[in-house]
Amino acid sequence: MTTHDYRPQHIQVAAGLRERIASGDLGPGEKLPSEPELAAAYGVSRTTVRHAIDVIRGEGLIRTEKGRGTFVRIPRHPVRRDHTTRYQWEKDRALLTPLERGETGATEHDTGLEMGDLLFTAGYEMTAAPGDVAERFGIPEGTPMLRRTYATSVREAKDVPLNIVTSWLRYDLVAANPDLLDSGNEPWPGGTMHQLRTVGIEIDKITDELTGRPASDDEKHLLDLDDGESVLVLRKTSIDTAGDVAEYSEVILPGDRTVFAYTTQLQRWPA
Amino acid sequence: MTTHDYRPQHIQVAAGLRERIASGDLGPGEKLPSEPELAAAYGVSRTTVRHAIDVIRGEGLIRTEKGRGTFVRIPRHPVRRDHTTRYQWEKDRALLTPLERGETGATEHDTGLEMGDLLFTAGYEMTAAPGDVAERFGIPEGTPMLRRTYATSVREAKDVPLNIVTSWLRYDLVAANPDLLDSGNEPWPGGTMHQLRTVGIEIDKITDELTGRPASDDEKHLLDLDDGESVLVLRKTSIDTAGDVAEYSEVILPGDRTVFAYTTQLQRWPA
DNA sequence: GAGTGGTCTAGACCACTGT
DNA sequence: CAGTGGTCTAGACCACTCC
Repeated sequence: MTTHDYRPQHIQVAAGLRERIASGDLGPGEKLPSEPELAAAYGVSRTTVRHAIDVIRGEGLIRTEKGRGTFVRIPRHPVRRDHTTRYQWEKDRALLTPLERGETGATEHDTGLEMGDLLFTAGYEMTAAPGDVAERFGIPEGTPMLRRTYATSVREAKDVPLNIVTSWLRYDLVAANPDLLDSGNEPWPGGTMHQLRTVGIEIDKITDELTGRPASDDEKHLLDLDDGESVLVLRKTSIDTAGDVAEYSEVILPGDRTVFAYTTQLQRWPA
Repeated sequence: MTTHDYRPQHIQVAAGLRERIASGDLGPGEKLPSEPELAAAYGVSRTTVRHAIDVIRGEGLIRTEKGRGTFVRIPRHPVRRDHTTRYQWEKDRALLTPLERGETGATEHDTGLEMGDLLFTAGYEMTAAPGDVAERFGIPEGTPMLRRTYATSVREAKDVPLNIVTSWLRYDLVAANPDLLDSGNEPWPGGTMHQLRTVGIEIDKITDELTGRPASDDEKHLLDLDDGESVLVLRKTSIDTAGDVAEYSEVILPGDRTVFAYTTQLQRWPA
């Protein structure tokens, strides 16, 4: 006589499928049996099978494609962003001549991809600072700001860390250089630090704040995320040499394709 | 004549509910109409309403409680972990006498909570290094390791960042101090850096690697996460003054209650 | 055209919560 | 006890993919 399994049937089916995937019985990229087949095999209704599939899809183990089937997801190898060295690299680069900078951009610094593989979309806008942004800058709500939004997308190389960026700058600062308001100049050649230099601003330190949450519908679409994936949210605050906030930006990145790295150097104990 | 909405009905219902929440019509903590009521109101079946509810629960907007109802989720205010200063603080603390350290622990450093509010569970184990861990230490697979696992849990204060930690140390190093193998000593008083000091190890630098992914079933249970929430995964590698990896640990934290902060100090441009 | 996953219905029973 | 969300069924039609 067997002991009964009192868990709901769709949980049991999910556990069964999870086990088959973990054991390698169903390898990466492999197709699962169809829903009617699974229903027959487990002796449950198709609805129950679909609930089971919902569960393990929520864990990021499988991917469903309408009209084709359900497949074991192939893990994407994450791209490492070492921000301990990246920001200094960006700052050093801002001093070079356009010729010296050559074709090397920050995205290549992370990914090793060519500019041609990527598709940038960007937009400029003058708006009033909303509450949370104003708070970070330490300025009154409604202060005129330049808001830049840009996204990196690509349909081919699937391991690329697509991203969505919203960057805020004080309008009165950038207005000193008309070039910065020319939306024909996107993305800013030489990077933001280079462009800020043209209006006499030098970045002294940068604070990254990182958190995670489930992807919204829009983000799933833009970042090519499956159901039940997470995004990392990077809030980056750049402080200039006068101690003021020069730029604030929010970057949305796919959780499964991004690893942030930070190294902390500690002081030695006295001998 | 109205234009038709060709989206699936459960998506339309989800959009309707999302809008009511965003507009404040349904405020935080408030109870949604019951499923049969919603079905009647939108003119769809209860199944369709449940699919709609699944969608917005996956976005972290609502929470369902069996027998009670469906409620708008109250946002938890995240706890900030500033690792730029935290690690130096831990290292400085390792030099103090037990008296000087007093009752202040690292968790309080983050949360401001009393030790009494929290429940620690811990375990020691001697195991062989698996492949990925061996690689980080630069040692052969199968090398004897001390693996410590500990979890922080709490049922009351819901804003506490619960966590699950797996820490790896080379067995031959900690074996020099029998105290470190006494599982009665949990958690290690004075912190890991203090205990490593007793075997002559000083940490020189620490690298954090951060990524995000959806929570597994176990993690949902242990970290008190709702359906469709993400976790942050922190992989922390501590390098000693000889340049060797002294400790490697993996920390799982709830994405919605945790913000990591890192500040990068940049070098000044030449005048 | 056959097979797939996506959507949807109408109904049923259950365990849990509150009164 | 009545009301709630959780589970489950049997069946239907659809849009999509592939041959």
